[in-house]
Amino acid sequence: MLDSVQCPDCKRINEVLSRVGDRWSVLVIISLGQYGTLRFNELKRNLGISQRMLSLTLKELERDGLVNRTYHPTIPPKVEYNLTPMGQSFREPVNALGHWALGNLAKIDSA
Amino acid sequence: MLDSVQCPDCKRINEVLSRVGDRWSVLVIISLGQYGTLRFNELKRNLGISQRMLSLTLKELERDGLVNRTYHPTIPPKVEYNLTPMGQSFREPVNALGHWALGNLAKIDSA
DNA sequence: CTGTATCCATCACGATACTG
DNA sequence: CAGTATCGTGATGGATACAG
Repeated sequence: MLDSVQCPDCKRINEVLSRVGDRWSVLVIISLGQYGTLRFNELKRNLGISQRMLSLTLKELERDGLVNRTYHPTIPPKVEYNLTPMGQSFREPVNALGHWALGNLAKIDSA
Repeated sequence: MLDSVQCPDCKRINEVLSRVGDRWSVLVIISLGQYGTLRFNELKRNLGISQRMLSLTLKELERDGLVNRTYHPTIPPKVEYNLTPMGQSFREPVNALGHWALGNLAKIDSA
């Protein structure tokens, strides 16, 4: 039924949101944006996300070209994640949202 | 577990997303932003949303002070929705997202 | 026309256990 | 450490029917 959306702008937003619109994707991107490079368990601790969801989220973000995965075949293994250029560019609109949030969250709560 | 999020910026984004982060809320706001004022069934047709979800979404948006509801007690009844100033201001960051989407959706698909 | 109430299927997600 | 596999459950959301 998402294809039944008429408003053209809505369709576009819609497609993006269905890609990177879920909470965990956004949070992973923000976190990587702030810290640069993080390992699997660092992200896990940082976000309080379950192994399962983090694994799925990272896989999708990597597939979509937003996140870079580097595997070091040491013992124990070490895997590092960071943002691709496209992932970096995504921080812009997200920060815009964050800025709006900062200014309006209080008003929303009082309403 | 959302309170277990460490990264401070993440927490803020998180709160906002939990309010207006679902797909329908965003689409309703975009649609109202573009058309100005719409009636219940106009929104319904526009978005291909179910009655139930539209009703729930609008109620929440109204409660959060993003959308204005005007009831005309005619027969048959007529209810009009439009954005409050805060709702309007929300279009900014959303449009930023839309702009990013426009430029990167193709790249995401190819990746 | 503008909703609300109920039912039901699907699924997102966490918990847990296991592997290289 | 960095995952994958499996299971159980609560939430999500559509379909349908009904109401003011």
